Amino acid sequence: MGSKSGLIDIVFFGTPEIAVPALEHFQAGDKFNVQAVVTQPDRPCGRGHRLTPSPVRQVAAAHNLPVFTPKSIRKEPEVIAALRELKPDFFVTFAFGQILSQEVLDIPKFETINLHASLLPKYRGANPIQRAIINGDSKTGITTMITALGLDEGDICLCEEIDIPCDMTCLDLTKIISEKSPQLLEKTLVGLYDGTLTPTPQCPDGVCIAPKLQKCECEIDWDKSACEIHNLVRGVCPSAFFMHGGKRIKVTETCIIGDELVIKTVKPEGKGTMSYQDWQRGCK
RNA sequence: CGCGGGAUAGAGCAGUCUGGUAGCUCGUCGGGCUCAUAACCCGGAGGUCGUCGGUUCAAAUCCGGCUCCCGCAA
Repeated sequence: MGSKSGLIDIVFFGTPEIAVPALEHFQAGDKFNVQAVVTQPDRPCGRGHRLTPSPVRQVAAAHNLPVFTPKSIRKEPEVIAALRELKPDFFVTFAFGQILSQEVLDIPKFETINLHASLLPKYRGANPIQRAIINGDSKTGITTMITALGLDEGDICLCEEIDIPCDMTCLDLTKIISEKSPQLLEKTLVGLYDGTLTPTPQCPDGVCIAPKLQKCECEIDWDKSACEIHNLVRGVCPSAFFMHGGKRIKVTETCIIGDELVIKTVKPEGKGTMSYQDWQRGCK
């Protein structure tokens, strides 16, 4: 049982912006007690390489939550011991960015739960959101699972479908997933806690991997179809691009009119976003 | 002090190296042509050249300080 009357004790593992609403939800509600937060160490970041705490760490700090920032959680016995000492009910991981060891997975009284941004077993791996859009899918979703050692292979708890309109960008989709994640996580934890939810193994059919996006994949191949290019432009974060005069020109917005690809806005290296017509005007 | 690009009319740019009348493509306004037009022709308005200082007879241009915007990388 939780240390405070009836609360579910959790430790939250997460790093980027997408995980922030989930942490804030757990922190703000009256069902959970966030005992600690585990996130990636501060990194040199942005122009000037200032050492910057992760978004999750900033939120944790704002709420005065205990924070651990192991370089590699598997290799830091002190952190593992400290987490064990908390006697948590659950670990919750969402875009943490490190692989946990079995030793860590076994710490909570109940389970270690992970939220993955796809409908598993589709798009296991690093970039499920972007892959779904790049591939032109009209539907994706989020899935909670029992975290296992294999890459996103754990038993499924709950999932929720999300439609992808043909003009949705990966930023839009990321935001939606970010906003939907707290509820699904809460339902999952409460269900497991009550014993009303039974995880089911993933169906071996339909497994596919969403590998990390390589830089070269973000360069636009004009030989591809209008649709493929449009999907790339909206699916890649930060941006698909092409080279022109030795400079990188990001394509920030396109649409499809008829069968034609229409480039609406671009962002040349060193400049701000501008309409495609404006860019061409300055090019001549 | 991680590397780099940029600031000139409402927009996008050239001009800066080599100091000497503020230029281009658009937009806008007026006029013309046309059945008509986002097309074409003529004309107009709109700039303290990011900011502060220095050099000079003379600075968008050369030198120095500052502010703001952005790309890479992580």
